[in-house]
Amino acid sequence: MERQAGQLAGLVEDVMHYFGAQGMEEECCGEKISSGEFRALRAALCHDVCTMQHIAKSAAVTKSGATRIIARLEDKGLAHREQDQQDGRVCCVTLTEDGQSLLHRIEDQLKNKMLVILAAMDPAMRKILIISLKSFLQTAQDKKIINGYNVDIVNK
Amino acid sequence: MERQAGQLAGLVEDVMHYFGAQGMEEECCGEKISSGEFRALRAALCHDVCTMQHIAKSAAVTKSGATRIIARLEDKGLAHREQDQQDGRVCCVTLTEDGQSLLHRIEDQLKNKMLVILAAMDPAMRKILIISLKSFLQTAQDKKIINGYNVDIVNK
DNA sequence: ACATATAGTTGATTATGTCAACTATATATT
DNA sequence: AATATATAGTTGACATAATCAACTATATGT
Repeated sequence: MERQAGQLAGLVEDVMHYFGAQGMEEECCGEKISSGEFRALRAALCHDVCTMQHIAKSAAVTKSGATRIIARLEDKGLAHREQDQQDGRVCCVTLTEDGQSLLHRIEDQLKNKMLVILAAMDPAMRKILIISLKSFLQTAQDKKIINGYNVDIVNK
Repeated sequence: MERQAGQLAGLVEDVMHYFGAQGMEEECCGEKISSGEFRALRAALCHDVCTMQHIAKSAAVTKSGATRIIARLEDKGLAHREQDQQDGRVCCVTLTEDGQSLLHRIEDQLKNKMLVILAAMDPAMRKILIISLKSFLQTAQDKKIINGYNVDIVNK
């Protein structure tokens, strides 16, 4: 299993390499948003009620970083911020129409990229790829929670 | 397959989320190098003869960005730059002892993280995860070359 | 020998994030 | 009810890392 871990680490690095630094960024760039902004958009769409804390965690920035990101998205007309009804301290982030359609456009690009790759793969391989990746991510998520990784993000 | 592509796109985004934005960066930080510098280190180790162009492409920055990155790595004593023998214009980047051991330390951290996750997975699932991921990346790489994606990076 | 292409560097600037101090709201304690 | 404390988010000053455009230096085609 030691060897498997080494292999997997390399594979994950490669995934980040192909679809992270080079892939994603280039896809996004046509749309003129940064990767932090992209992650924030994604977070705002995923979470039903999306606070600044959620943004900060999803984009892996401090809460002040989250403030800047959302401020930029608001300037670009992609997101919107309003005070929570229940708790006046928290601030709910929602996407505008433009924000939603932009996010979908970017995600479609990634999806199309996947489609090209999947089409060149064996059908059985496609199936186990998705099953095993799902299982992997599920386990990773569980482990993170178990390890108490999901601490609140504060200023250091 | 359309649906599979959508699922896969989401899964890949999640991988980048867990091991990219939040995971990797935090691992690196203890070692005080940026993610661009990390990618440059990796590129320098992978490529047998690593030019600034390779660095730029691997780190997804412009060539001037690559210059800055390598300058920083040289200052930190992690990399070394010298003129190519065959072509005086090109500049070969190599890692110092320190650079190599740092890169290995970081990669070990990722490996250990994988070990924790793998340990919690079913052995059969572990196996197909690695097999299918390998196949996926291999196909992705082939497709990129076919699509002529590996263009030279210039200043826009 | 001269024009053009390619590899890399540099000065000025921009983009994105951090830190620490702050405001505002909520919750607990007496 | 008054006060202390915790929590959510914002802001000013600053750091870092990247870009762009202009540059130097070497190589290649005619």
